[in-house]
Amino acid sequence: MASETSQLPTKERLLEAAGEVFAEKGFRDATVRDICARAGANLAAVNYYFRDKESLYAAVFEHTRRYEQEHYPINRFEADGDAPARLATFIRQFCLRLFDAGRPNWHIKLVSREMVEPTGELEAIVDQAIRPKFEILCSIVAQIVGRPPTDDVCQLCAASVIGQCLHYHHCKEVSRRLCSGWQESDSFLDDIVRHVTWFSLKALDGIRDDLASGRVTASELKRPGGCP
Amino acid sequence: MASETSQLPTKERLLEAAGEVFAEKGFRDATVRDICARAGANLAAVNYYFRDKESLYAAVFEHTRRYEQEHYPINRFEADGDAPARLATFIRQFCLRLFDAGRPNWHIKLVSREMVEPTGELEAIVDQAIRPKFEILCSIVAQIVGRPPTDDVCQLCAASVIGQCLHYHHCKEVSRRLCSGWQESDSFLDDIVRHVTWFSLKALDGIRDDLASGRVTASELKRPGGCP
DNA sequence: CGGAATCTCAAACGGTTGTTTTATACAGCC
DNA sequence: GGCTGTATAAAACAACCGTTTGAGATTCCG
Repeated sequence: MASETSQLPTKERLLEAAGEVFAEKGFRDATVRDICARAGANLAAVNYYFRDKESLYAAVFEHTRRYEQEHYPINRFEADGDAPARLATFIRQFCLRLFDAGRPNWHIKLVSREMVEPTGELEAIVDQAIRPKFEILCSIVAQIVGRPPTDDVCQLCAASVIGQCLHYHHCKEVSRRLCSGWQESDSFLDDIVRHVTWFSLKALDGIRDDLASGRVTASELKRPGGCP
Repeated sequence: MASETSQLPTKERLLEAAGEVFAEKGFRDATVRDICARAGANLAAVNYYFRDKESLYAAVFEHTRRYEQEHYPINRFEADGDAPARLATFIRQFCLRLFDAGRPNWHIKLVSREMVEPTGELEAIVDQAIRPKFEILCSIVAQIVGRPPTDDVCQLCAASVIGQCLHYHHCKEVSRRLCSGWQESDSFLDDIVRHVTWFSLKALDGIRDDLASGRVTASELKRPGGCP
């Protein structure tokens, strides 16, 4: 399981083990004894290297942010080409990050937990990891629908794109029970990337046309809606 | 806080209090002492009426399922009219359930937790509450795109619709930090219902056209994708 | 070498938690 | 009244967890 972490110094072994356990069990269910055992360290190691369990938790998130910046730098989500191509690139990179097969992906699981029950860590995650990507996506959407990126329409559309991607992660266990055999497929990631791109692009095209043709006016956006 | 639950028998007061606390803190972080205190019951009451803490947890979910069937019966998600109207009704009912203002909405929060860290309860939830709705949605989607409801395309599209709705619940705390002032608005629910309906309908229309015009063949669906 | 700094270890300490126990109060019924 | 089954009360129990302690290794450097 712990591939070649056995050679790492104790402090880093603790971070790796803590990440796994916190992701699996959550902050409270995770025990210092379990973490130390998996790291092959003594029970007192956590309080020696990190002040206490809570500081270790914060250090794990700092660890995760460094990993994110190293392996998924923000410029990967930007791309050349027309807006549809940029959207496709964004969705692909976003899903690649979500289903990072490189390491046991406890990173995303940690963030998922923070979303359901936020501790103080969520603030930093939003600022450093989520907001930059969200603004890129908004600018891509803006390019397609022909509105400024700060427009409500663009932000709602961006949320629709992200919501689709995250769905396969947050509700993985539900999907597994609903549609048997999806995520076991080799082409699972390709399949959902292609679908989300397709679905979103068609939606944005249609919304742009509605806005351009005046079928939905700016005032209507705030109340009744031109949709059935 | 506890509106008029004070008059209820102890066993039901415990169920209400337990629902609140489990939703707020999660199974492990919730303490029997806290639950009994909120229910105005003695510490031993949980072990008297329910065997132990775990059985109480299961009883809370059974309680929730009854509430669901009483207040949001499955036929509310079905509707007459053409497919777009049926889609709009489905999305509205689904979001109404998600943001049920009737009672402190710890029901959905409980399910959210189960999705991130499933216990044995998730199975029953999927079977009794989620799958029936999912199949209704698949049939609506099928009607629009012109494929059988069991087709991968329909299931993926249904997931896209549900993913958008759930996004505003799972990532509420993230959205609050990203886009200030959204969910505080009175029209928040109406706004997202209208947007999700609009976004999804345009997407489904576009997908139907692509499929009908042969721009995307059935074989292409399984590999390269007709999307940029 | 020798001492200081760094790290590891086993054991123990408080505190909290779920659960059990024992006793008491109160209803319904013969 | 006396008995029985049900419900509530306070106290204690046993297990577990985070943290601390103090002593022993190990490393580094003069």
